[in-house]
Amino acid sequence: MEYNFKEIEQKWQSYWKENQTYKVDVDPSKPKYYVLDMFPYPSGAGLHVGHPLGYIASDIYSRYKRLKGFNVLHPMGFDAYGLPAEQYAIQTGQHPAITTEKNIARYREQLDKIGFSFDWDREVRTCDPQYYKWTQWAFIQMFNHWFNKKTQKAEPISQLIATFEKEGNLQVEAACSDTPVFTAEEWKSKTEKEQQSLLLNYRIAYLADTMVNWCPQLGTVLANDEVKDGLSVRGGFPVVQKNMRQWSLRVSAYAQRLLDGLDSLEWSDSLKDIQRNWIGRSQGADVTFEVKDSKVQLRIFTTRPDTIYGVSFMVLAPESDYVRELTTPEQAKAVAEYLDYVAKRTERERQSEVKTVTGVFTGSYAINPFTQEAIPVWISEYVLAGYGTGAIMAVPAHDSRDYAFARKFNLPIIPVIDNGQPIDLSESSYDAKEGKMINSGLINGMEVKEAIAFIATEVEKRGIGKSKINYRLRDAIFSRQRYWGEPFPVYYKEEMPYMMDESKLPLELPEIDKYLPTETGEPPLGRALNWKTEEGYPIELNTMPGFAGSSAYYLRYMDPHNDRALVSPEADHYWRNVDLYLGGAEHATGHLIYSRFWNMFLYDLGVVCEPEPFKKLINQGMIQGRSNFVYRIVGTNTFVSAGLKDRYETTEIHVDVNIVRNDQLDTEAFKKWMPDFANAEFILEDGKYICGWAIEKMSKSMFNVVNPDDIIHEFGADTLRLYEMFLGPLEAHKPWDTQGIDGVYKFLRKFWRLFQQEETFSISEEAPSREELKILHKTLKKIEYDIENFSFNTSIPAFMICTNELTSLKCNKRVILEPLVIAIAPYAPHIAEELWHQLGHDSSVTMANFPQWEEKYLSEDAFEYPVSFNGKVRFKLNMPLTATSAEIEAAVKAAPEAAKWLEGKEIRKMIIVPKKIVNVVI
RNA sequence: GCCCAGGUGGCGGAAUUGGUAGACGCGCUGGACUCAAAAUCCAGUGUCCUCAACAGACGUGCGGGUUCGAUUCCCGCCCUGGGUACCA
Repeated sequence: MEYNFKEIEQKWQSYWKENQTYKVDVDPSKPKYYVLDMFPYPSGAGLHVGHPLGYIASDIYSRYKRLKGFNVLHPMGFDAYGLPAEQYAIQTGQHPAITTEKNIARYREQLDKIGFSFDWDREVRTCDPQYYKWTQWAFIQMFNHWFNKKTQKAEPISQLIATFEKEGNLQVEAACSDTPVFTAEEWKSKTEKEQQSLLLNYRIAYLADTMVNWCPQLGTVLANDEVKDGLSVRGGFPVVQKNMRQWSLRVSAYAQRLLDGLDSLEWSDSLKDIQRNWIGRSQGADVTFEVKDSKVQLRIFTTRPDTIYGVSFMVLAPESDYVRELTTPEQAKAVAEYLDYVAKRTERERQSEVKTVTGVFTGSYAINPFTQEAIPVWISEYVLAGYGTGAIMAVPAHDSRDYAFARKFNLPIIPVIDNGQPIDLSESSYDAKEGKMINSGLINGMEVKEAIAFIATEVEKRGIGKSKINYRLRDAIFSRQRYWGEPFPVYYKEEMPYMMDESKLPLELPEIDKYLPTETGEPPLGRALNWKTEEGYPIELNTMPGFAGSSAYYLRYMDPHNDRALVSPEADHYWRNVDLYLGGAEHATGHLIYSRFWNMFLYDLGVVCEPEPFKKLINQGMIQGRSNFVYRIVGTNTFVSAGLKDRYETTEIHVDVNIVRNDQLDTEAFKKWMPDFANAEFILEDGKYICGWAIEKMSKSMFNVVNPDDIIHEFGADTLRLYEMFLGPLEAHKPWDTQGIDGVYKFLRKFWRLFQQEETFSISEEAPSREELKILHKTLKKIEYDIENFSFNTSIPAFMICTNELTSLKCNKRVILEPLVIAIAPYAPHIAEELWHQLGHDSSVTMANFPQWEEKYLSEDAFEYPVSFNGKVRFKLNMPLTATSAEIEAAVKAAPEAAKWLEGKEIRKMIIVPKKIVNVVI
């Protein structure tokens, strides 16, 4: 019987479905293991061959863990809210829910064909009201909590109010927006509206006027991670800064915990680094400068207090409040002109023209607290309003940006560090934190590091500043002016936001007639009829961003049908957190930060029992496309083969990779491919048309998309699974090239044939030979090692070698083959299931135990093992590694076992390799 | 600029972490089977020494170093990919 993958795969996929083979439940008798894939956004294009790479790897690991006796949670769902469905709705009027539903069905169909062991009973969809109920619920909790810096955790806002009523806010150390100090009496005398307004400064989910990334083309604001190089990540539209009243999440409060938590995680170093940089902790000091002839105190942040004697000017961010306070009447006009210039520049221009130095003098002078010198205060866009205090002390000798500014505006450059030889400041500043202080009064002669510490304490002693840690991480802007997202469970009374009662959740997304903003510029929800509470209060018109629904989905999988809690304590305490998480590295500064934040918040509330959501994380690489090209001679419909193209003037044209095989074009198929090419002519080489090729992103426009359905149709799902793993290391980016798939397919047929004799299934009950046992155990050891280390790519050669060796031994013994069927089951579950049943088992191979390899079958006795290979003979010999060749030669010759191998032969060369093995070339 | 990862045959990639570099697969060449093709099987395939065998030399981006021994460790460069970017 030939290996009929179609029949086998269909048969077992429906068997698994009918028997609910992969359904899991809490089972305290077994250890748990939670394997999670980043759930996909179901796009209209369907899956290409690159998408399932991570799913296949996680499926292999899940199946392996199951065979090792773990109770494995391996769920899948859909990140269903997103812009493409909404854009499509705007164009066609079709409700995004319909598009989304259709795309999910298509994804599901494609996924099912690959034979994954997902427990689909636990599927979640972020747009399902029963799911987003808990997204809204979490938001309400964030609104009702504040972050206490003393305890470093979230605490109920009701306790904060009690404190305000008792003693005001002087003693409160909160992660909060700028808030004036007030007493208990002052608090009590405030109106409800005033109190609510103040509380917003403390809440973890808060409404505030903030500078946001506004994307006019998308008609919405975006979070920092959704903007790259001044353009929106989705769509690539320009983004401008705009002050708007928006919801934000106080992610920055958790900056230190997000940073510290990384140490406990098994993530790649590069991913941890990305997060560390994004959080951007920097230790320094706030220092206050008096201003000459003014009551204003200019507070700045610096990480280099040691250079305070080198300050020759101060710089304010254009958006800083100090600008208004410090601009003198004489300079008012110049400053106004400059602010106008800055306002007109887009974020992109500001970023791309970093080298252009601009600025204006305010007219004011600050007093250096250490030298009492008056130093001019300038304004420049190189200082950012959102970081530190929005103002800096400039030390041009030791900061390259200050240096450029000083050069441009002819400001003094005072060196205060000497690194042994005189430093050269004619071309650039000296930024290194190394050397001895000079020109620096109190700290002359100190090492830089000493000086930093000294000035920091000195500043505190004098009461003009204090040590401070700044983080680059900003709060996450949480409003989107969009329709297709979770509605906020928020209504407004006297312009102040209030949360809906939890019993009213979910607040379902209303129907609207058009998916565009209203005529008055309100978000699409402004079109919803009766969008108000029973009492008649208006409901929030913004919706939540994409990361809202993906922040806690891993928790929902633990207990997906619970309508009383996000996750029950029982389910949470059993499944705890994700043991292995697989997904792309592009989520490093988005989802993976938000999710950790969200989880930490719920941890503070006692809702979840683990502070970190994802213990181990692997970033699978991207599968790139391999594009093919044809070369059209300019002005003709004649195409010249790649090898001859240099003789003509040609245009390179992408050609569909599906009509090219081994870079050879199917010219007939090409003529049919597009009407333009119907009467194409070809200049061939050696009778063939050879295409050019390049590695590019897999995309429709480059005609290099390979669909997994086509591969499965031709070779089967098991071959696809094996080949995707065989392609290269999981974490590497690698091009897809269908050419090589034959080798893997051949292997599966060979493996199948081990169980076949004269066209029928045939297995022998004979006892195995030592050699066969060795082949088996060698393979098992390798497979186990590979899976544990996620090097699935090297397992496949091990299976191939094993199969070849057993084939040449004509081995069809049960004791050898049965363990191999189990070992291959994680990789190729369909063929394994079929063979497992043919071997006489009634239950699924999933229920089997992974066979344990044993060292005793692998050991080689000394001298039992002269195997000849590549003209060499290998001996095992007790010799120190440092032995000379003469000593080894003598030892080899002296050993009686060696005699029969060396008889009459001359020893040409000997190489000692480890494990006391000597290679002898004869 | 700064941080991280990587550079191995015609191609994808191995090398169990300092021990026979190039496993395995693709491609290519030759052969067997076949009327033929497909499929299958066998052999060869890093480079150079004008062909082959024997032998040899050179070979893991480049230049040094440590070591009996380096793709692996150290120092200095070059290139590719990713992250980040006036973050004071």
